[in-house]
Amino acid sequence: MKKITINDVARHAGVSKKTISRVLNEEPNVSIETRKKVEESFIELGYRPNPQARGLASSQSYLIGLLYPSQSNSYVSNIQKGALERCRAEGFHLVIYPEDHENENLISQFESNLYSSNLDGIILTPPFSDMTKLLDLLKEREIPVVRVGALSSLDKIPSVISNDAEASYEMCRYLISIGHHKIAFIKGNLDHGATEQRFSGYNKALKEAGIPIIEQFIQQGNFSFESGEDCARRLLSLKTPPSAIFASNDYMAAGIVKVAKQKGISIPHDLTVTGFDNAPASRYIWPSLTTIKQPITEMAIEATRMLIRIIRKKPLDRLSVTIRNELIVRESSAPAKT
Amino acid sequence: MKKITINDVARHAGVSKKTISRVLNEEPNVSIETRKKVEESFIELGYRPNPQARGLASSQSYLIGLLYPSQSNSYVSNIQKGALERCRAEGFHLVIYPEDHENENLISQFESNLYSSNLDGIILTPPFSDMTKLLDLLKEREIPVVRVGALSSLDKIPSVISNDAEASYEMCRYLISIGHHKIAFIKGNLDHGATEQRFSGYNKALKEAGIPIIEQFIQQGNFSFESGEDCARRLLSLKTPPSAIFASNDYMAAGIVKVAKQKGISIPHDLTVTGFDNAPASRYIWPSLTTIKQPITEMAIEATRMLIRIIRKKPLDRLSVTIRNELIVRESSAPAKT
DNA sequence: GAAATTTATGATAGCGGTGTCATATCTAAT
DNA sequence: ATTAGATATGACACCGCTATCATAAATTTC
Repeated sequence: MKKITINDVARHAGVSKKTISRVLNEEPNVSIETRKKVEESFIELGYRPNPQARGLASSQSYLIGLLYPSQSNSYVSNIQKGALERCRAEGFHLVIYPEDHENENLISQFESNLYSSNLDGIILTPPFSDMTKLLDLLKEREIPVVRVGALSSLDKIPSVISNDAEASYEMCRYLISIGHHKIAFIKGNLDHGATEQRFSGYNKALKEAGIPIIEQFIQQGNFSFESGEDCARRLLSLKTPPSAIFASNDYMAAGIVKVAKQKGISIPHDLTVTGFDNAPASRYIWPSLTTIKQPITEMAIEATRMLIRIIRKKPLDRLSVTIRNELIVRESSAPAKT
Repeated sequence: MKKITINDVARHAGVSKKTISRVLNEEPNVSIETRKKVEESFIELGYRPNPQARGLASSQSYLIGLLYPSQSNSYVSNIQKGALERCRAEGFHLVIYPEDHENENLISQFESNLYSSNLDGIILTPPFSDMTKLLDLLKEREIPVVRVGALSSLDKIPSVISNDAEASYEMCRYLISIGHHKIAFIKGNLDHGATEQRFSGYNKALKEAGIPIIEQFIQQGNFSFESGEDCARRLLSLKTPPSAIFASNDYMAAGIVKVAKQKGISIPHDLTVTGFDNAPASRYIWPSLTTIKQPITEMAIEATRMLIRIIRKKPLDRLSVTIRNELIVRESSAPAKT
């Protein structure tokens, strides 16, 4: 099975290389009959254009990079799923770059990676979405970028976000609606954009309901299972413990569930625990967690769609797209005891 | 910042393009002084070779594909981690292909993907590692392949495996050693290679210990949380229920834990439950699971190392490499009640 | 119906490297 | 000293495609 090149097709269809190229790239100014003839030749010969050659001639690579934190989790796999779906549909390939976001040399290392791959565009996930140095680098290189889950909205850089503050607000409204007013909140890392937003929804909901915010009910975690355990120990040993604990991610919530059970506290009978993210573990623990499902895959699809439009130099409808979260009520929440 | 090409470097160093190319590719027959001079020019000019051009001229792409099942989990992210580590170190890029393994058109779809990307090589993960049609396709195309976690050992196709049967054996030995002899086993999907191996370890250990194998103690699951629940319900309603249940993955084990707790059965006091895989969820549930840690990342590193050797046409030390699993004892197992 | 556009097509020169082969220089062997 | 072989380097074609520009044919305009 020898390779079929554009010359073979040209000969077969009785036209010039350039016309083949025009059909390939959907350029205008090809008559309908010619186009048809060429497309038939494609099929008949089983022709596949060589991406290397196209890339060289057009200075494109048909490669899109995905930058994400290396201690990856279900968030990442959903992002990948969405990004790939679009890439595939549009004839691009996805190259993944898990990077340690605390790495001092990130920028320079990533820069050398950029060089060696000629990416057509890059998708940034948190916390990279908010790293200004990185954004500057990409701007300088004129590499198209789309940011996912970014905190700040930067001029001219397109982004896709979810409404975390609102979802957090909604979760608290739900808790209040089933009778809770002693609601604790566990924050995540402060350097993660979502932390602030999720907390703001909590604040808003409580204020609105006229519930005073008790300082001891606000605990600082770091998104890890262990930090959830620590916070739970502190919260559950208060003289007046909360009747509901809202952790800003599911892993911390799982830690709370564990500590509560160890203390013989029944969930949700004695204590309601809720999380955020709808991580796989939220289904696997018992009781399963009431949580917020982020439309991660959908966000990635949208981000990739936007990126490819930019690469193709087509206009974007909007510079920032928001995709809505969804409250999922499972077994870990119940009305407050009266 | 304009692009520096090989011609610029050639002029700067006062040698021909070809000599630059030689230095770039570490070819022999370049004098030490020349090499030094050229390397200095690289740095001074900030030269980066264009991968597209290299690819076109040498019919390489510096791209490695990773094929894995699309309902991805922690297994996949560990595989990615390992594969990437090696790719990066060797100047390759990783392109990911999550595919539905039950898709009828997998082969033809994947084939068209192959065409459009010119991969230098491919890493196959289960259950793709054992799909003969796929292997045939890749063989026909003469694309280097390494299989991870393959069941059958095929001639000439290199593979990296873990000793699942042994690990399963070891787990059972551990259970027996702490006094269990009513040990149930939950199988996974039959089409997944590991299923059989994990079961064989169970068989061997019990036989060796002179424990009769009770048919009802062998349950058929499908690696899902829900199937674990189902199997648990059946097992725990037997007249003489098992004192230990060994599920062949952690998700099923989590399902068992849930059902047991719902029935008021205390783990590990009344029932020991163990899993396989060391999935993240195995740490997040309570009690945390005794399980088998697979050296997944290490397997991927080794697989990628082998693949790159093949691509570079360097000889392989061994055609099949085995990396050992490890038993991790956590909270879900305890001595049998006497 | 002539001039001005628009549309369709091809010839040719790269894109930035590598492969092949020729040539020049150096070392080892006779 | 002479020759054979190894080592170092360069000239140039070529990888498979796209960009530019020229040209021919079809259409519109006045």
